[in-house]
Amino acid sequence: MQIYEELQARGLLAQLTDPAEIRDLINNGKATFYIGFDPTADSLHVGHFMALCLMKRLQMAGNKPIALIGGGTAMIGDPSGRTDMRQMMTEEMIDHNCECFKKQMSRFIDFSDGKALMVNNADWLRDLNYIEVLREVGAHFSVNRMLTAECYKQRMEKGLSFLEFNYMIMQSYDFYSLYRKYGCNMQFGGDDQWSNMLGGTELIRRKLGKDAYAMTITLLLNSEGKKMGKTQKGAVWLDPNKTSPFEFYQYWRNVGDADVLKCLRMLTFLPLEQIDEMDTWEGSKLNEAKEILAFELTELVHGKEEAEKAQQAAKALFGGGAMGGSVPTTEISKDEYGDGMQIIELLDKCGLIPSRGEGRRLVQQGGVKVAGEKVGAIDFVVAPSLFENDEIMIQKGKKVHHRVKLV
RNA sequence: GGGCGGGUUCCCGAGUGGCCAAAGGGGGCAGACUGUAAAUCUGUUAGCUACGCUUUCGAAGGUUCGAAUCCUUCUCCGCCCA
Repeated sequence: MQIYEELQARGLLAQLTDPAEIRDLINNGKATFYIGFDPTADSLHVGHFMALCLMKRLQMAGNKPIALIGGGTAMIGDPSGRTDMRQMMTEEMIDHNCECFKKQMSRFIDFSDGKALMVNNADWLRDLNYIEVLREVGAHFSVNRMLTAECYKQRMEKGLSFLEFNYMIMQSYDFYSLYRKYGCNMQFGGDDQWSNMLGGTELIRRKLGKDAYAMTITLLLNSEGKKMGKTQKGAVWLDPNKTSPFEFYQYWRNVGDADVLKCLRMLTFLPLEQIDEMDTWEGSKLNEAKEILAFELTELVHGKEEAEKAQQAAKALFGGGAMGGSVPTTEISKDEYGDGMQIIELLDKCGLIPSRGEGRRLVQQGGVKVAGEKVGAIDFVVAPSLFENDEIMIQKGKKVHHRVKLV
């Protein structure tokens, strides 16, 4: 099975400008393609991960990827898929984020010997001359047409600033620049990027009379139509300091039944035959598929060792309540701990509750366990004698486990 | 620049002088049920040193015994006109 067919079978392909031509290019390793990443945070998240996987897949098939970091476009802010304006970011923040992105990406994609490129569009966008851009680029865009683009339509009700309106033009200019500099003939991106990407292919056609192609990847949505990789706390990050391997593992271990197979197909590198086999599993057997999913992804992102630790920890905690390996841990000095600590105080120290009121409620509703025992009263004191080898497990609700260690 | 409408808690959205820490819905959290799933039901959802206290209805002033509610100025957003 060739790469195009595989991508199709995995359900990754959404929209393509010219399916036959794209198929020919990527199956024969003739594509030089780029994917853009806007540095809106200091770590990549699951959404980016999909794009990185796609890059890797295509790279393995002999195509040349260009990872474009949007240090320039981030100054504008992409209005696609948003109903409100993004917060403006300072140049310093953006530059910092670019650095973080670079580091993380290098772990996934092989940039050695020119097998892949990493570029930052700040290098050509930030110094653009306004009049020049208007004449050279702006002249090729029809405002009437732009306004009919889906990403702007949504914003016509809530309001769209001129700043954001220009995002499409900047992204188009990126494609055009990369085409000229590196012969980049294809752009990939999330499905919400479709109109921005078309802008680029058109600009290339108008200015150079050449063909370039665009292809979008299906957005990873759960069965409720929401973007996956988001939790209440925010995104699921790839940076282990922002989302620990254990939490990362748990996120995937907990996906809904309806989403497991989709995730396996779209995110993992497991052979399709194996995934098809899992597709026949039903009921509680699906739990095994979730375990596989969680392990595979944790391994891809954090390495085998971390994945194993996370899996062990999960099995121990949910299996019998024994101590796990990589469970989030808070260390407290023995001096500070003294003769014991009130449960609320302890929950607070571990960062398990946003406020003490919340902690009270939690205890009152029976949602807190210490060393496997339900805490019945809010003035419960966790005495040092309850610790085993200076460690104790706290459980908040059914799924949040936390270890306290006396040092 | 002119006219009109608007900014309420995590989000949407009620509330037009005291009965308001503010209806209702969504979301979140917890409990029951389960398979670490979904659905359903229940409780809960500003903070605190907690039968009380403090902060909150775009911002700052003012009127009043008392303001999310009234007045003034400012600010931001939408619509219409230019």
